[in-house]
Amino acid sequence: MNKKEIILATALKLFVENGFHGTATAKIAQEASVATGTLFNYFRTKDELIFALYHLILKEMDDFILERMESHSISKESFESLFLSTVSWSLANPVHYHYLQQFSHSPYFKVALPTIENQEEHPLFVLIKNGIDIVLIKQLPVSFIYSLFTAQINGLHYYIISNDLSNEKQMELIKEAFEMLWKMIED
Amino acid sequence: MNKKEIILATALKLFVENGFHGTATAKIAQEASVATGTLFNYFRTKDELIFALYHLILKEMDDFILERMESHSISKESFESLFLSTVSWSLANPVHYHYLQQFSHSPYFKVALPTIENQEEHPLFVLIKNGIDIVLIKQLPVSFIYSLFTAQINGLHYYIISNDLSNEKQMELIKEAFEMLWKMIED
DNA sequence: TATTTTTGTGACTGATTAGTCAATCTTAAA
DNA sequence: TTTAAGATTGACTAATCAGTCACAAAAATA
Repeated sequence: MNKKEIILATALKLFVENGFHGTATAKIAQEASVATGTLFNYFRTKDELIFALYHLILKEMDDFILERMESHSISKESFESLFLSTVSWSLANPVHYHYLQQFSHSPYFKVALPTIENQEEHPLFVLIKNGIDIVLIKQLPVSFIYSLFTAQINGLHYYIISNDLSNEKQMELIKEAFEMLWKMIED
Repeated sequence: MNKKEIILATALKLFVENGFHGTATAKIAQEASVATGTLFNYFRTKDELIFALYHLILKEMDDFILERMESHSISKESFESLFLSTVSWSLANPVHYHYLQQFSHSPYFKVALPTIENQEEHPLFVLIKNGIDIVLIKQLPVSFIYSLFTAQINGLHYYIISNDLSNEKQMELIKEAFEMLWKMIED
């Protein structure tokens, strides 16, 4: 890890622990074992660091999901695979996932909106669009189904991290949650 | 509205607009047309104001939902009525609803957890528990169904406020969303 | 090796903040 | 009207913070 990555990782941890404004830049630098000046060499302002971290994590998540999308067919199995990848990532990276939530419920979000890559290019969004076109999915607005799909992942994630279950129980529940979601959105 | 209520209403608006730490107590006092000292007469610290606002809004929402729960039967209609009340409240009070989200994704939340009234006493939680007992609802953990139910409301709320629909379209969608949710959780 | 470029440093500053408190105003009881 | 209790005020303070900058170290180039 180079200094920039160390700063990002430290900032992530502290922002989730203490909030954006509850975390001083000097504190990030100290925990990352660099000078405050170094932090400002890599990020012109604290806000730039906050936004960079958001976009970095979004990209990490999307890359993980894209990597695991073997099939490009439009089928229940594709949806399930995408669902499983996303939940797996969220559970393997709970702090990252929490940061995304924290950011998107903060006032920074509306500022970031214009720079966020078009939702319409997201793999899940495209898959849903195609699913609706071939009448596999209910004939409703794509972004509505998209909202419910991601909401289901949020609900499932929140339940699992709030209750410590065995790995088998966890996997069963994830599969069950997908079947429920599918019953909800299939045509 | 007395001074305390004006302070709370002003704080709500500013916290949602600028975040907790992005809002100075002096700014709240100024916009509420009171002296900074007055704010601290009603709330010992800024944090106390933040927590008080959270609990106040939670209570307002719960009161609204309880008022509109005419039937006490355990039926699909009861679930629908509860679903509709909650969504109606969230759409009628988007800033309040946003504050709840912002708070519960902030570091304040874990501090507040012990003082939050037991989730198990929430009307929705009780209804789900009873629904599972009489095998109207899938035989799964109550708090799991609860998580998915509230997540569905989040997803629906988010979609509606992001897309301005006519009142009829809105109502249609809410009804549709409930039917989908029901298909998902019914036994 | 000598020179230039890049990277890193941390003491410093001007601005901002939460919270205080002695003085003033308002209200209502005596 | 007088008095007392409570409510309100806003100038003030000690602390904290984001961001700067002159300098130094390290790395790359000649």
